[in-house]
Formats: sequence, structure tokens, C-alpha cells
Amino acid sequence: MTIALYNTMSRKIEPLETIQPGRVGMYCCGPTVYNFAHIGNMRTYIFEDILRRSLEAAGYAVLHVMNITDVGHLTSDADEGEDKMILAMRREGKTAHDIADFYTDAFMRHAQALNILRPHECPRATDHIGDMIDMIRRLEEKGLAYSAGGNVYYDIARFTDYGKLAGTDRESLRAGARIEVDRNKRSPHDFALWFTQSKFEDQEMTWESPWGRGYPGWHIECSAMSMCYLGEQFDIHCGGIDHVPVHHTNEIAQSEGATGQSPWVKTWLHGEFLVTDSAKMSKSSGEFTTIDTLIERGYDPLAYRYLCLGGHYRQQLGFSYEALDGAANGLESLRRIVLNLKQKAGAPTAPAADHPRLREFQGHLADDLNMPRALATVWTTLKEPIPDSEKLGLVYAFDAIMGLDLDALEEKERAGEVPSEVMERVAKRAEARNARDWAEADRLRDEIAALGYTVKDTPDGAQVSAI
RNA sequence: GGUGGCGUACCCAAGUGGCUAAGGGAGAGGCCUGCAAAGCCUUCAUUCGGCGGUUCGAAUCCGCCCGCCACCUCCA
Repeated sequence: MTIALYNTMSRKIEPLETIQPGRVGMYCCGPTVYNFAHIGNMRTYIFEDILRRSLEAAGYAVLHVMNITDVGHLTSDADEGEDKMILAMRREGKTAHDIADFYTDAFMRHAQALNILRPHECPRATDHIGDMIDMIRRLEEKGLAYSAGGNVYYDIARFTDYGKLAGTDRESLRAGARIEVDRNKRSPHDFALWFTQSKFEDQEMTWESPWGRGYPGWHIECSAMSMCYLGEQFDIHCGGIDHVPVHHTNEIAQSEGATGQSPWVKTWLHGEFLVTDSAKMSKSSGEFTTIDTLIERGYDPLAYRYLCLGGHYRQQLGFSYEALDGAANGLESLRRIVLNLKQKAGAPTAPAADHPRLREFQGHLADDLNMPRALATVWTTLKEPIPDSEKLGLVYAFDAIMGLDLDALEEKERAGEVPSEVMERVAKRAEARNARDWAEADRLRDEIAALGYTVKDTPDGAQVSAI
């Protein structure tokens, strides 16, 4: 099945054509590890995970690369503001290295909790400074970069296609609308490739370079690392929608400028924002929700994944705890159904490749990753009158892409794992019920509830589970 | 100022010219049950922000209006 995806560059849904048949090189802009990723960030990684799983299910050998940016990134794109890593160091009294390690670990933990497959490569920017320097030299050799005030800048006037991804032309950009223009720049939208003039104290993250001791600009790492792992041209580049106008625009300028080859990337995919009541979630605004926040509030992280599955990746998704509750209930219901199927059907029957429901499900994904429709197919399938083993096999096939870990579900509470004090009351209650002493039975049920368990009376006796 | 997007039931959310407007959650009624839970069955927008227009036909296209948001600093 051919997968069609919305390419930000062409603004059209196009069938995926890979550079090498059957193989996909995919680069996803990863986290800058100066703080926790919030659930809005994680939405994008969930979308990329669905993309990867869909490609793999379609038979592609995927090489998935995601950077960990542990350097650079000032608070603004002018040569001012503070380096976010430095801010974090000051805030937490740690070294840059410790900050990066801490937040990298937190990110990986959150991604794992969301069942996001780990990218095959997760290169750290600080391990590729040499590659960045090499690329800046290539840009210099081609006359696309200039030095001014101790820093090296990209000269966007020399790159005729500048802004093609965002669909903006240089004239329409409102330079200096919200920030002061760096006087070193020839054009307001030139951007720094290498800094040697640091205005900041305690700038401990610096490296030797042909331009002096300093540190890289904040777009170059993605150009350098993606090419390092995927070659000078590759298939798919993903990120959040906010990366279109600046970060990806500048990446294209650097990459195509350095290699002279175009297009650098064939397909650009961008995930829309998670929005709260009436605003996007953002790190810089201070308050934000993390996966840990959700866990503290008693939610299964996968309930959040399920919530994300319900919306299309190119559409803003409204987040509220009411919506999350709905998703948690939906996921819980799905799990119960699967658990029941498991008990009744035993072994699943793997669906034929041309099973109508499987094809329908894959067809929705092949249509620009329409996960909401695919999810509707899942529910329709569950309500169909087909054999349980077939149903279970289909659900597992669906879940290979949904990633809700449905095949790993187990009855959490078995009789043997329930404390004896609870089991004693269950037994007493059974006696009371036999004697039709409902008051005593209800009293015992309350006691059991107080101990943290619920009982369900079934034709086969009482079923006990933790609340 | 420029650019882009959004407004579908109580909530989340598909659908972008044509059979009954997906799906989930919540809610309601029923069966079952001592009660409850689970399960099962049924129900839940003559209507898609508003007003016009195009069309045999529009939630879907066009215009205007109202409301909301994003981007043009950093940001998924």
C-alpha cells in the first residue's frame, strides 16, 4: 500500500517516493535538554512514532534519527538573550553536562512511558561539534557565510530559495518586530553559525574552531547530524509546526547551501500543537504539564497517547483534563475488551494481509496518517460479529501501530496476589451471600473496598481486583 | 501591519460537494443482578458560529460578519 503524506514543502498530500526503494531515512527534531519536555512536545513525538510504525508496517526499513540538543539555543534568535543551558545551570546549580544528562534521561523515560519506539540513533549535539565546524567551513568556501563582530553568520541574500518551506519572501518578514536587530548582521534575518563573542558569564560550553573559541549557532546541529547519519539527501524530516518559519527554513539554507544539492529533504512533515483552553502550551511561558504531572494526577501515560490518537496530527488538539478523562475511560474500555477476548479466544489468529478490516485500517493511515479514522475502524471491528480469535488477531495488528501495549495486558490481580485479609472477607462474604444475608455481604464489601479492593460477583464466583 | 489556521452534540474529534454527519467519552432507558460491577441491547446533532451567494444538491465552494488561535523572537 502506498503511503501518502502531506508535504509542507509542496503543501500537498503526495505519495511517498523514497530515494532507495523500500528504505526510509527519517530525521526528527528532538528535544533541547535544558528542561522537561511537556505533553505538547510529546504529542509531536507520538505523531512521529505513529509515522514510523506505519512505515514499518507498510514494509519499509526505517532508519529513525533524532537529535538531542545539549548546547546552544539562546532565548532569542538575535545575538542576545541568554543561553537556555546556562540559565538552567544557574537555576539548578549544576554543570551543563549534568543538566543535559538529567533532562535527557527524563525525556527518554517519558517517551518510554508513552510507548514511543526509541529512535535508532539519538546523537547529541556536543558529540558532533566537529561536523558542524566542517559544514560552516563549506558554507564559507561557497561564500554563503561571513564573519562580523567575532561571529560567523549565514548570508541569506546569497541563497535564492530562502524561505521556500515557509512560503515567505524576505521582504515580507517583519524584521525586528519583536526583537532588536543584531547590528553585526548584513540582513536582519541572517543567522549565526558560530559564536566567539559570548556576552554571558560562565560560558563553560565552548570549543576551539577556525574562528576562535566559541560555540555553534542553534540550527546547525540538525543539518550536521542528519547528514552524518542519513546522507546529504534523505527522505523525511519531521518536527513541530513551529519549526517551519525559522529552524527548518534555516536548516534548508545551511544544508542545501553546503552541499549544493536540492532538495536536501524530500518530504517535510509537521505536527500541530496541543492547545489548552485558548493557548498553546509552551516552555517559555513557564507553567507547563509534563508526563510526570499526569502520573502524579493518577493517569496512565498511555491514556494521553490514546487522546493524541483521537486527533489528526495536522490539526490542533484541545487538551483538558475532561478530555483526558474521556481518553482514559476509552482506553480502559478497550483494555477490558481485549482482556475478555484473550480469556475467551485464547490464541489470536493473525489476520490475512488482505483482511478487509486490516486494509481499511491501513488505508486510513496511508491517507496522511488519519489515525482518528483508523481508531474508528478499531472500534467498529470490536463490535463486529466475527470469531474472537480473529478479532484478537486484528486488534494486535492494529496495536502494532497504535502502540497501546494491548498485547501485554495481563489480569493484574490474581487471587494469589490479593492479601489474605481481603481474601478472608471475600470468603465470609460468599457465605453471607449463600445465607442471603445481604446486609452482612454489603458490609464486607465495604470493608474490602476500604482495603483497596473491589469485588465483582460473577456466575463463577467473586472476582477481586485492586481499585 | 503581514501570513496561516480554527469554530461540528455536554467533552474530545473525523468528515472538505451527493446514500442515514465517523469513532470514543459522558448521559439516558432496558435486560441481567439480592444490590452493585461487568456484559449485552437501545438511545443520544433534520444539523455543522451567523448571514447571504454558487449549485439539481454544501458542514464541505465563494463573499461578508462574529468569535478564537497561531506564526512573523526562543518554542513540538
